[in-house]
Amino acid sequence: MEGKADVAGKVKDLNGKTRASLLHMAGEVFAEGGFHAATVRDICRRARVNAASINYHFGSKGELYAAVLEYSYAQTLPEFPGALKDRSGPPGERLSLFIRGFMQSVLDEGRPAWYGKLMAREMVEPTSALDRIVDKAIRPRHKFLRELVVELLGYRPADEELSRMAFSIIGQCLFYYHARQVIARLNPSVRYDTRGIGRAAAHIALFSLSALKAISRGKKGG
Amino acid sequence: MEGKADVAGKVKDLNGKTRASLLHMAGEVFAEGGFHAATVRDICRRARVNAASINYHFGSKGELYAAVLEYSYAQTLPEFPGALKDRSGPPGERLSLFIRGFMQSVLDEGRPAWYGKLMAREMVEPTSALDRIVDKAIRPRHKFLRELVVELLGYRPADEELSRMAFSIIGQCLFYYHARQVIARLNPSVRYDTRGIGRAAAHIALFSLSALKAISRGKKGG
Amino acid sequence: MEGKADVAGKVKDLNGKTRASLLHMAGEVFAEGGFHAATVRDICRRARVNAASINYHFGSKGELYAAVLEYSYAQTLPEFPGALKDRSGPPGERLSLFIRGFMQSVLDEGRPAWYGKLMAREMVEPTSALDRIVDKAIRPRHKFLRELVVELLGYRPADEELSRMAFSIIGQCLFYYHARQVIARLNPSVRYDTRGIGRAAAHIALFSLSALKAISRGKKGG
Amino acid sequence: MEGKADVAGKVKDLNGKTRASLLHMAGEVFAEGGFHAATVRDICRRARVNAASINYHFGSKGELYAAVLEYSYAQTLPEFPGALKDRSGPPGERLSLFIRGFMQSVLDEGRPAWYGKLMAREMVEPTSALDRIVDKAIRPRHKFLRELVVELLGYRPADEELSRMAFSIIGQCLFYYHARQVIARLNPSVRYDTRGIGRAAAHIALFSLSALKAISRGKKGG
DNA sequence: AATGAATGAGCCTTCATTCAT
DNA sequence: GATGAATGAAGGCTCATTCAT
Repeated sequence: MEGKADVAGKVKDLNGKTRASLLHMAGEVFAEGGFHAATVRDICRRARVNAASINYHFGSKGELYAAVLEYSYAQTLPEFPGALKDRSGPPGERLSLFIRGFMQSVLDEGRPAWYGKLMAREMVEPTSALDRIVDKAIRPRHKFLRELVVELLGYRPADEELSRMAFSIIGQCLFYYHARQVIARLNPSVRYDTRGIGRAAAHIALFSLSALKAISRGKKGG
Repeated sequence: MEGKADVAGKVKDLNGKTRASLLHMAGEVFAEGGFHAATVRDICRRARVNAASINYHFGSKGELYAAVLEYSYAQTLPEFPGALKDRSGPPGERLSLFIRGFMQSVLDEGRPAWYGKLMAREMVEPTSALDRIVDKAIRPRHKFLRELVVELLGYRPADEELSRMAFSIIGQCLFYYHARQVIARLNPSVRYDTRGIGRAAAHIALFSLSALKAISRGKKGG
Repeated sequence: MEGKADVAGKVKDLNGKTRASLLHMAGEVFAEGGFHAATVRDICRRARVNAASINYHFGSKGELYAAVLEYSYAQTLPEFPGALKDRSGPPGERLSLFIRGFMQSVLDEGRPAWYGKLMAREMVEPTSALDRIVDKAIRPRHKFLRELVVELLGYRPADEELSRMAFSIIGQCLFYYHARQVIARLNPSVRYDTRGIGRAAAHIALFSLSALKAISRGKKGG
Repeated sequence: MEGKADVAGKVKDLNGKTRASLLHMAGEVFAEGGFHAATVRDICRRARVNAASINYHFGSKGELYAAVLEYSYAQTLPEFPGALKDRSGPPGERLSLFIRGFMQSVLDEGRPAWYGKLMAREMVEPTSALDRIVDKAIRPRHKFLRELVVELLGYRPADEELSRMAFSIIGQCLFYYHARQVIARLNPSVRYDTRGIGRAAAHIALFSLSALKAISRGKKGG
């Protein structure tokens, strides 16, 4: 019985091995250098499968990329709103949590660390998948940030101004990812381990909350 | 001897329509799609010269890219510190001016508008030219921003914290360049003409100055 | 023994929806675009079976093709000489009937209409199956035509000349199949429905009978 | 002087060598197996040039094919109407000449023997170049044949019937090309050397002229 | 100083086939 | 009896570079 179950399990693993391996390796490679710089040969070599496997399992390089992104949503979306919908804490703390979580998803060098990186890459070097990424991953976060900003300001600014607030916050975060090579040269003391990410997130939270507070005060006072 | 070398240098730099034309077209093409997406054939076609010209004049695609960057420094560096070294105005105004100037150099769609774009691109998609770019173009601006921040805070924070202040400001600016496709989808009302750039720069200046003022007050008050 | 073999043969031929479905779909696909343009994946997809089925049931794409042809002979041969051996009618009418029948088998767009098309295709784009096709399908028709020509002429010309007479008749017929795309451009009024086929066949019959009659008269008169 | 001229000539030859060699080899290969069966690698190997040459000189396999066809028109068109416009001889003789010329251009195994074969192939296995082929090469010949038929009949039949007369003649000719493998099996005594072509052409001329004469007589007599 | 011609490496994809179950 | 998974060979094409003049 157990033996049979094992065999069945193995079968399923073995059958799905190529596809899964491909999916993960592709995620890594795409996250490293973007869609265009990645080559199917490299992905297949690293996954130790035949170069034609991508075509068999996904149809084309582009569809593999789409599959990687879909997989990425499936991994991150369920957790995202759950942790953040909670409106129990004070809004400042929730913003800090969001910033920290976002930076970790983008910067964490852990193993399957490409969930956030793909999104960040797609911003800078968009492919035909951008529309879907915006709808599935970016817009929800943007909306979330906007609502938080309204709470923090104590009033709702004009639509465009409100968006710009969110851009200011997210722009600070992404800079640590996009410009990491430059940062390493400008200030080598900046680290990207968990503690380093924490310190960067703390700074951005402080900077942004200070700005929002001051703007709110100025608006109300003025 | 020295004179001759100078002459030769000048000759090499200025003479030869082919070389100059190549340099400008390459700048445009590199700024449009980055180093990897650019093809020597496309550059040569647009410059109306033979496809072998790049290798003849510059040795390789990579060396052409380096030459484009060097040319860009030669054009922008002389003006940059001159306009900004001026300490006559109040620091807040000087920060606004810097932000506006920086965003214009990165976002302006005018014809020879690739000086800033190349720098912005290199941050995200670094090539072997990055070290030189950092030294010649980025570090000066970074230092300039740091000093401005010190002035605005009224005290000098720890080195790393000070750098992060500069990162927060520049990160907001670059977001409008790097994420322009995403911004266009999230909020189509955001424009990239001169007025639109001005409004974005104004927001970033307000956001940043508010943050610095509030932090300064908190520090002093705490 | 013999009975068993028969049963096995029957089983192999008739049983197994997969095998039969494959055979018919392959016939259609091969008739549409020829052997090389056909892909096993397409055939299997249309037959709604696994892509490996062809190799499982037939060994290879080439053997499938051979099987399709064999099946085609088995369908057409029994009827062919039966209907035409009948020497009751006048030879001119029998030629008209042959031409019409031949053109219908080649041109009719009805569903299982690939019996004649495969033969016509194989003439132009021969595969290794050609020898067998010639022996099983083409030579009998060629012989039939030759005998009819002898009857019509009233004498038996030299072997080569007799063959050429048959070639002249069959060449007119095949032109409507092979050059159908060109015909559509040269004279769009030419149709390929049943009536159109009938008119083409009538013309070919008239043209050929006129030729044979005139030649016969010339020969006898000279 | 002479030496210089020689050098210049050589230069031009050498420069154009790859392109010309490619053009001729491609013509041969395309004529042998058609557009799809031909591979750029094979063409380049036979022309002893690099596999990328086709792309450099012609852009793509398809454009190479188009260039081969254009070259073929340039070779055959000038001679075609010249020899046949001559209305001095009796129409029967002119038809014999046309048939013989057409068959030679299609069947001759001489060196650059693919001019007519490409046209014949395109009829059976059309590509996107068919429209151009029809306009440039086929329609002129079709018209020529129609006019000759009118002369031979002594009256002008209905448009469609007239076209069918031309089809009957040209169909007999093409059969010797398209079905040559089958002919070789049915009647190995049929040869494809100059004499053999002459005998085939003579038979087709006799067959067709006999038919036209008989039809004309029937029409007038009826 | 400059160029047209040619090249080799590498890209993504398609295909008939084989493997393991 | 049948199939999903996987493979190796080959296809057309693009690219930066080099050669010969």
